[in-house]
Amino acid sequence: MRKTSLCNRVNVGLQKELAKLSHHRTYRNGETVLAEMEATSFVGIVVSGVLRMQKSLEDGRQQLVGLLFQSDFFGRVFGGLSDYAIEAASDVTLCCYERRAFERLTERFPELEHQLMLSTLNELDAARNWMLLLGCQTTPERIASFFLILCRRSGADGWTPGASLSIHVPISRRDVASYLGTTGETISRVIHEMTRKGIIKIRNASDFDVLNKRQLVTMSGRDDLAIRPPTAAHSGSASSF
Amino acid sequence: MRKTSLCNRVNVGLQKELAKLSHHRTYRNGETVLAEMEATSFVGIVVSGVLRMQKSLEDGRQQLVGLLFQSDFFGRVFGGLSDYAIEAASDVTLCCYERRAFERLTERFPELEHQLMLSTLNELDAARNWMLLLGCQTTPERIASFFLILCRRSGADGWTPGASLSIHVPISRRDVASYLGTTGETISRVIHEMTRKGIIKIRNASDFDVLNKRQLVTMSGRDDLAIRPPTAAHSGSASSF
DNA sequence: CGCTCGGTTGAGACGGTTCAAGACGTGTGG
DNA sequence: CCACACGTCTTGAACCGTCTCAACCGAGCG
Repeated sequence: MRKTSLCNRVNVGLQKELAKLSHHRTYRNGETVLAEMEATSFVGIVVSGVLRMQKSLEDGRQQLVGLLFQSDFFGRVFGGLSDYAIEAASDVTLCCYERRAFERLTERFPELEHQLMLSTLNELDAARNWMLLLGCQTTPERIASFFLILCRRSGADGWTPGASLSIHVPISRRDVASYLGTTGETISRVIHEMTRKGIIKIRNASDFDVLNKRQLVTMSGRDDLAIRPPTAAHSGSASSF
Repeated sequence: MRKTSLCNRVNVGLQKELAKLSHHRTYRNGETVLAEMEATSFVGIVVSGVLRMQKSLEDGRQQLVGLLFQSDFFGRVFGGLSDYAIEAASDVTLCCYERRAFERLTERFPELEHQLMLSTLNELDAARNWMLLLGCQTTPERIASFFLILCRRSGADGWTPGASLSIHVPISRRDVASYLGTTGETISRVIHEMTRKGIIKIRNASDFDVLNKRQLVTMSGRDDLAIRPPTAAHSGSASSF
C-alpha cells in the first residue's frame, strides 16, 4: 500500500473514533454506490478497486469527472445531495461512515476537517487540470496525458528516458472515452497509431508497455506530466489526477 | 450586494481579527494577481470586478478554469504554489490577507476553515459541472449554458417563461471563448444564430436580452440550469458556477 | 483622420464522430 | 473439446461541426 488514507494521517485517538464508526461495504463492477442527486447517506474511503464519479445529461451523454483509487476519500460531506453518481468501476470494497456521524466528528476534531480540506483542494486542482485537458487539448494529446498519469500512478518512474514501463488501465475503454471526452473508436485508432510509432506496445486491451516516454511526453504536449507532483508539505494523498 | 463573503459568515470576534490582517489592492484589467506556479503570498476576497483563473499549455493555448466575482474567495491556501494564474478580467479591488497569517488564523478558528471548506466544495462541484460541459456538450449548448448561468447570476429569475431578462457578459469574447473551450469566431456565429431564432437580442457586444428562456434551456440541453441551485443548508456563496 | 483593437463574417480544411461491419477473446453449454 | 454467442474492441468510410486563416467592420482614441 503506497498511499496513506485520510484516516491514517490523523492522531491515534481520532483513528479509534473513526474505527468505531466504520463499516465495510462491497460492490460489484457496475453497481451504483450513490446516485446522482441522491442524498449522501454515507461517505468513506476506498479500500480496494476503483470508483468512478460521473455526471450525465438528460439525453444520456455521460462524463466521467473523476476516478477514486485505494485510500481515496469519497462522498460529499456538508451538503445533502451528491452532484454526481458514484459507481463501481470494478469490484470494490469501501470503508464507510454514516455521513452525519462523520460530520459531527469533524466538529469535535478540526484536524479531521483539515485533512479533508487538503484532499478537497487537491481534488480541485485535479479537476481544473482536467478542464485544461478537455478544453484545449486534442484527442491524441489527451490520451498521451492519460497514459502519463497512469505511469505516475504505477509508481517507479523517476523519469528514465530509455526504460520501458508497463502500465495497467484499470477501467474499460468506454470509461476511458468518457473520462477523456471522446469515443472508444478514436481511442482505439490513436492507441494503434502509437504502437506504429513505437511509443507503446499493446500487451492486451488493458495492459501496455511504454517504450518511449520522452515521445509520450512530446505527444501529450505537457511537460508538467513528465515529473512527479511537487510533494508539497501537506500534500496528502487525494487523487491529484 | 447580494452575496455574503466568507468573512461575513463568521462570528464577530473573528471578523475583527480578519479586519486587522486585511489590506486592499487594486489591479487594472489584464494585470496578473498571481502567476501560474508562483508561490501564493496572499489570499483574499474580491471586493469589486472580476478575476479569471487560467491555466496554460507550453505552446500558448489557454483554458479559463474559473471566474471569481464580488465576495468570492481567491488564492490557494495550504500549499505553496498556485496551480493556475489569477488575473484581473476587469479593473478589480481585492481585500487581501497575507497567506501564512490567514492560515494561522484558521488554526485558531476552525469556523474559518469550515467556511473555507464549504466554499471549496462548491467550487469543486462547479469545476465538475464544467468538466461535463467541456467534455460532452456541443459549442451551441455550451454557449446557451453560459447564458443561463449569467441569467442566474443576474438575480431576479424565478423561471418566468415569457419574461425578457437582460444580462451582462462581464468578460471579453476571448475570455468567454477560453472558458467554453472554443473560439471567438464560433461564439460570434452562434450568438448571431440565436438572435435569428429570436432567443436573444443583442444590445451590444456584452449586453443581451434573453427573449425566450425556455428555448435557451432547450438549446443548452440541461434542465438543471433552468432552476436556482438548491440553496442547501450551509451552501455558502462560492461561485457554484 | 488614421491607427488599433475587439468583434464579425466568409471559405476551406481538418479532426473526430457516427454508423456499420468485422475481429477478437472469453465464457457457456452441448 | 469444440461450437456458439456475447460483449468488447477494432477497422473502415462518410459526414459534420468546429477551427483556421483572412478579410472586413466599427468603435474608441491619439
